Amino acid sequence: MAEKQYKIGEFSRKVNLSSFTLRYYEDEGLIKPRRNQNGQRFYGEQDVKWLKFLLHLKGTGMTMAELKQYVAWRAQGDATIQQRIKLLRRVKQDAEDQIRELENNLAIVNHKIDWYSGKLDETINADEDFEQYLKKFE
Amino acid sequence: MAEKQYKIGEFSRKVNLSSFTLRYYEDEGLIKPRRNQNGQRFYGEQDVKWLKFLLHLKGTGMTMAELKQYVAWRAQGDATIQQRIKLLRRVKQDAEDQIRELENNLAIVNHKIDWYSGKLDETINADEDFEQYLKKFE
DNA sequence: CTATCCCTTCGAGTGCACTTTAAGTCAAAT
DNA sequence: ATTTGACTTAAAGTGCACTCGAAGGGATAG
Repeated sequence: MAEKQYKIGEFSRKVNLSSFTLRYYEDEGLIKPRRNQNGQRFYGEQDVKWLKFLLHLKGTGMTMAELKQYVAWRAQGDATIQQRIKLLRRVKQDAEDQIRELENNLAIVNHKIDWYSGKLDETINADEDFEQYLKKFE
Repeated sequence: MAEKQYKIGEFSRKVNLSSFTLRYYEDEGLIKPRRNQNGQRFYGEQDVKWLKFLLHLKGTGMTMAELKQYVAWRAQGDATIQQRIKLLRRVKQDAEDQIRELENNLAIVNHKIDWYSGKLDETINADEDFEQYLKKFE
């Protein structure tokens, strides 16, 4: 039993990207679906996995240019593994920084919500401003 | 002793935004510096705090439109606190989702780095693909 | 005095990652 | 048979958040 093949429409629903975007990614060299005798694209399970991996990379903030670089290195074989590791380490660092910053920003938002809540139920003095309130947590 | 006042150039260095951006934010209604008798903008410590708070909100992913809405509500006084809380809760939720997604993506990147490293030092079988490798962590 | 900064309006330009259109042909599903 | 979906190329459009430029004039620091 051969593996499931998807045409672009079905595949686009599966990976939650428009057909436009899939063709765009293909133009950019990120994916290479097979074609049938009529030139229609067919995607298999490998393409699903590969695309999902790309989307994970993308989701860390990697740009198109970096993804293309990564793909180019991959196509060159094992000789470029060091470069790929180096790029991924940068991506890792970057993602960690983003997480830290988000957590930082989130903490402020949480304090602000608490402060507003306190104002509403009057457990916070009407005169105490957010700055003063924040000092309690330093 | 009066508090320190900044002209736009000094302020822009302090908050790490260009003068262009500061004027743009002002046009959008996000900040309202005082002016001296010649029309030059002066920013004080309050402006530093307010802008930093805005940047925290911004850093969670809030758009300009949302920031403007928030500022508009703030200008309307305490009657809009409920709306502001509601917006901030959405922002909070959003930031939490972003963090989770980043962590998720990061985990994949980390596995990939480990897998490449394993390939390089030959602790991973040359034939074992990333998919198989990942299964070990399920 | 002179270099540097700041002011205004406002429209145009930038960068990124899509997103859509056009025009015409061909394939596949019901 | 008919609707729906797929194919091509090349170019233009979108949305967001800036970012910059022109033109002309006033302010301030060294």
